Amino acid sequence: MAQMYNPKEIERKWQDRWEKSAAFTAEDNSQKPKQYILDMFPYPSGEGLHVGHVEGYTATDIYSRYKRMKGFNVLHPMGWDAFGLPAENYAIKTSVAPQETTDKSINNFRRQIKALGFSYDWSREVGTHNPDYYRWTQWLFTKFFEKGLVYKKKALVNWDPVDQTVLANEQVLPDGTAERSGAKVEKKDLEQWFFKITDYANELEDSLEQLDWPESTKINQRNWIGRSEGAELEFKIDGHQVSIKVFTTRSDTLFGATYLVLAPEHPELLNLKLQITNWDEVETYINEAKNKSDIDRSADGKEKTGVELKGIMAINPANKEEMPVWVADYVLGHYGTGAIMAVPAHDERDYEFAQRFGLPVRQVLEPFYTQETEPGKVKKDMPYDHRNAIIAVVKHWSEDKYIALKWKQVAWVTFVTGGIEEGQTAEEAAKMEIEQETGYTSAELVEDYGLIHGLFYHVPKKVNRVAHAQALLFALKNDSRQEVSAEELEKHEVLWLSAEELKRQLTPGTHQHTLRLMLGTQGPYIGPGILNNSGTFDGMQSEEAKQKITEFVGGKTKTTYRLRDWLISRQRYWGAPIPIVYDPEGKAHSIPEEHLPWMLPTDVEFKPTGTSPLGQSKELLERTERIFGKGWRPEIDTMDTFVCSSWYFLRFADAHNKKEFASKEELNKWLPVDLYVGGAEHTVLHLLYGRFFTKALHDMGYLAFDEPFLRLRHQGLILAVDGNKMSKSKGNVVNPDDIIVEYGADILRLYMMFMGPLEQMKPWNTQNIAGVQRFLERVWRLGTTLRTNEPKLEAKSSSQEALLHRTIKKVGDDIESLKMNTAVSALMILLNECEKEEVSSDTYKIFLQLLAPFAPHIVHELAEKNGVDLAKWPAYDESKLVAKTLIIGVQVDGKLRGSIELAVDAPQAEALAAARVHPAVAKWLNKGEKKVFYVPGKIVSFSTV
RNA sequence: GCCGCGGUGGCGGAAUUGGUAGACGCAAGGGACUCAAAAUCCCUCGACCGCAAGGUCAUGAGAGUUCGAUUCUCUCCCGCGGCACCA
Repeated sequence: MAQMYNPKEIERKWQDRWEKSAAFTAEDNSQKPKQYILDMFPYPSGEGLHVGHVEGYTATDIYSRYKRMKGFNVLHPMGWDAFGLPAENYAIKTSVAPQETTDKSINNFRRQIKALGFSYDWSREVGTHNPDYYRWTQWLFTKFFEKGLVYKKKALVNWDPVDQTVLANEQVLPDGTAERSGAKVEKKDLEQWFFKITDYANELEDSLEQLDWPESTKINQRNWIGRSEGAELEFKIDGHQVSIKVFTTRSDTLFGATYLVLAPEHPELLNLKLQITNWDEVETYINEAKNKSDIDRSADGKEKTGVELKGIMAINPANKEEMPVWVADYVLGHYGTGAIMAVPAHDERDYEFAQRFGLPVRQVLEPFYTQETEPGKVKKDMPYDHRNAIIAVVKHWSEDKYIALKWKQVAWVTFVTGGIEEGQTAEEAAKMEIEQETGYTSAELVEDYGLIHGLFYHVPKKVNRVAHAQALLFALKNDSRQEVSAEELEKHEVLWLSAEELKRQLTPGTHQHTLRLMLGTQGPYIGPGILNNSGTFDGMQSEEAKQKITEFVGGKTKTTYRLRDWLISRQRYWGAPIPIVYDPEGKAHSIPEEHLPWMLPTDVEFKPTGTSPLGQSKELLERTERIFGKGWRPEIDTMDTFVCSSWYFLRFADAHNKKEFASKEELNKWLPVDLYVGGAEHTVLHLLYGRFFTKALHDMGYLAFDEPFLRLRHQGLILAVDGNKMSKSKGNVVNPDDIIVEYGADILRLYMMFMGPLEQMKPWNTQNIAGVQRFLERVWRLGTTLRTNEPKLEAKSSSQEALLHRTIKKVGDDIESLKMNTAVSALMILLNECEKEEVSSDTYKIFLQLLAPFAPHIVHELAEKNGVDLAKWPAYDESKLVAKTLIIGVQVDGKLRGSIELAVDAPQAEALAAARVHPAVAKWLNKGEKKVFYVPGKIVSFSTV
């Protein structure tokens, strides 16, 4: 009599066994190839494990178990990102020490994770709050300090008034609130410790390319690093020794620079104090700016402000013209040189500012579009991909309809700007003007080029310049016009071609045209173009001009980054103490290795006072004086917890090393991480810092690699049943514990994988659990009754055999690419087939092997009962992947009309013959066949047109 | 505003060197078993027309390329994520 599937019992049994036998310990001495599979370690919050954790951890667990079966030596560790504010805030409320809260949470997390049967190597568990661990965090800090990668400076920093601490730029959201507390971030001028991550800006950008990471994550990092290549140009102040350096990416527009702008923080302002005749006004402005937050300075739709520095003038090095100098807070002090040259004609911000204060606008660029045409073809080397853009709408001359014209259909375009004479139609005016301008009659254009004319009808939005044009002549390359409804007319933009240019380009006998077109918009033109009003540089293209003009004025090319140094000081208690002491003169010294770990003192109150809690510790002060001498003071800030998590993946290689943060040998054996899975919220913070640490340690000679995570994937957010984010306040949180109690770990794991693609955001739906539950129950039933069946040995039909081999291949491939949802569905299909045809025990055994990584408990139990070897992943036979015959569709004119069964390799003649006699097909073929397509194993397609 | 990703049945989602759209599962309807229910098993299940055979439409909307488009190209709409005075 078969027993019922009892997940609770089975799961407890196998979890105990795995625990006792330390079944998943990575092998220290092994000939097998290694595989380091890592989850982002969790912050052990009091709320316990979230289903989002379960999703990611299940995926890596399946991957790890699969890799072990494939013969890899797998390192799959787990640890705790244990420092952080929630435990400290809890301490403030309840006076329970953070240490105690944290350990309790960790125990709960560990219990929950073990209840899911994940195959972690628990012997390598680490917690960042353990002195054994933070001792090495501190040690790394001192090494960075020695290398000059850590420094202290006074800076305007982000201050979180709720959490009472400073924050890194990365921890402030775009709306100016703190990521963690939600408080509005303030500016404070404080002396703080920084990591010099900017030293690595270039490398961090460059090596992104080689990583197998989600493209969006790479782009986020690129944006954050913000590499920008340009030039540094120097502007002399007329009659003084002083000169102002500006950074620009558009030195090609230098001749159009009509004024300079300095940031309010610009140091040169004070040096010019005596020359500036309206200093009072300027000073007031500077002080106002200082008190504004970044958000206020850049508030949406805010009008730009600024004050002219009266009494001084700068000289444009290109044309030696005088230009006024302004101070304005739209220029940022910390980026580039803190000063810009303003080119209002070709920069939106400068344009806006110039309009506001009546400053001159000088246009020095004409936009261009290069189009190389063969008859009917457009090459892909246009600066802008406007080939398919609808550029205008015309009323056709001879037919009464509106036509949308795409750029690729247009050989040239012009507008008639001269107006319409009395008694003249727009059409006639167009013809007249085009004849005057080009020397060709419209009839000749039609004759020579096979073109069609259209009458300009509509003045589209955004186009001011041609708003009063009366008509336009179109020349179409072909006749594939698209009719447009009157409403759609509103939407289109029109490109402008000057009449002279048209004339110049009209060279009969060639199909190469360079068309210079101008967007008929009012604002600045910010794209590349051809220079004018630029002295000897007229006619040159932007790219070339950038370099030439930079040389011409003696500037130098320069690369600038948006990335700023990483502020790591925190005025909080629950973190790793910064291992620095100050001598009586106030000079900072790193704490020598023999005094590490530099213990976090315990004699402190947790009430926030705005200064670091460590400052209250008598013990810390006494310790410092005892070790270093009278008058020495300890640093009382702690480190950002992101420092702790920037190297934990290294520690796992050698988690209990007492002499080093990890031995070189172990590091280079296990690292880099082969697969890293975690939430997308870490796209810049943790992942950038971890890369920075790795590169810095590589350069110091500790690591043989310089990228920590070769392959990265994010798990998608799990939404609540109601489609909202899960949150305690909404009461819609799903607790993994509850699901395990009700269904068991295997069902939860399988359900989470079956929900959908790993990286996608997916809503939780308890109802759907029934599907995987039934599946496992059927697996169980089949497994427990198997012995009572007479196994039918390999009496399988070709199609069933093909299914088995295809499933082996598919499940393996899907695990490799983390498409767990389709792997589960393939397993379901195989099981369905097994049940239908009365399973052979061999097929079922292979099925169990395939299911093992997904639902390890039930499979181990059934494998034990049925004598299945779970140490090996089954192999498939390439030659058996395809059934000998299969059913393919027959189309006539693209519509499916029937299907026929054919041998996979049936020759075309046979396939066509079979298709033609199919009655449903035959009746559509009476018009006669024009063309036939046969793709073996896929389709037969007839065309009658 | 810019960049990136996405939009497929009642629902979660399958399907890409372009080749039978809707795999697998949930829900729903019908049936078998049962005194009854649960569980289990079988059948139906994109929309419309039709007794049926069959046909028409259908992957956010519109167009294009193709014998053939969820897949490639373009325009537009909507959702999500990131960036947003970075010169």
